[in-house]
Amino acid sequence: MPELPEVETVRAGLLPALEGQRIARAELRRDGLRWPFPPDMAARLTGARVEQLRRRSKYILADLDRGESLIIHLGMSGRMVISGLAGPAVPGQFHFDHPPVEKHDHVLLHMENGARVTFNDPRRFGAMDLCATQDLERHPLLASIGPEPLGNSFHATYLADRLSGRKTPIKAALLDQRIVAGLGNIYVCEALFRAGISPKRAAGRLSRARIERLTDAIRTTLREAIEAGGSSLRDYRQANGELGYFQHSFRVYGREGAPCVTPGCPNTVRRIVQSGRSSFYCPTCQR
DNA sequence: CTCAGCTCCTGCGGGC
DNA sequence: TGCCCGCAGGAGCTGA
Repeated sequence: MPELPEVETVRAGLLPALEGQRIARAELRRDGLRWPFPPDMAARLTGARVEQLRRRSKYILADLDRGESLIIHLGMSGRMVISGLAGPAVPGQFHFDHPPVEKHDHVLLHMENGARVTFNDPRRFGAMDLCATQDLERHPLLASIGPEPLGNSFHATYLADRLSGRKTPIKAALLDQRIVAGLGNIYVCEALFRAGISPKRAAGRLSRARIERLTDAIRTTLREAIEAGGSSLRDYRQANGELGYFQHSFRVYGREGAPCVTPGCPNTVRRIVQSGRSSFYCPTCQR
């Protein structure tokens, strides 16, 4: 569920609680998530100051003042909940007491500023690891990830080169994090609709013009979703400090059987299964 | 190298 | 009302 825009929104929401702040105590309530936590993770976090919070693909990276970075992945069901932060950082927000610890609260960061950041992940597909900051780009989880879709190195020429000769459906190619970072099932469906490209189309059989349309569609789709997340952070009085979940309106995702949103299009949104996942598309608008 | 299928995990919703 | 089943999906892994 959390794809690049949601992770970016979570990162932005965590800034007032974490950036520039020191971790008074890290509390691990189990030994790991998808993988075991690294040795002595609690001790390596305790007392560290978060210098910078960054995002790479769907990962949040917290650079610590000890030369290490905390790598966070939300997986499918991971959530961050902020509590206890009173102060001027975000007026009107995050003024609440610490709620009781809940089931699936796996990691708690007790900050010196009084904030508590709780990582909750029922399905435990999420991950946390520690890595020397200078070695991050060689970390196994990050080493083979493709370019950021909103960055300068993601463009039609690059994408055409990576798709060339590939017979796999464009849907599967865009989900491949080695080709482009940060896309998941939802935004791939949305970007393909916006580009007018069928999810079944062979990746290597897209014209240059359509690849250009696709890169534009990917960027626009992500930018709009990030903007929607940002305004949800600004406007919504968060009752419980939970970050990253906000109302989205999707054009095709989850709309099986509903009318296509294209003005004048008589068709309805279809759902097919590709490599075990649902693809939503309009057979008239996407070819 | 490419690609399809399997797997981890829990909560939720549909069907009976 | 309660139970069972299937589904959701990020991404590493395996095997063809």
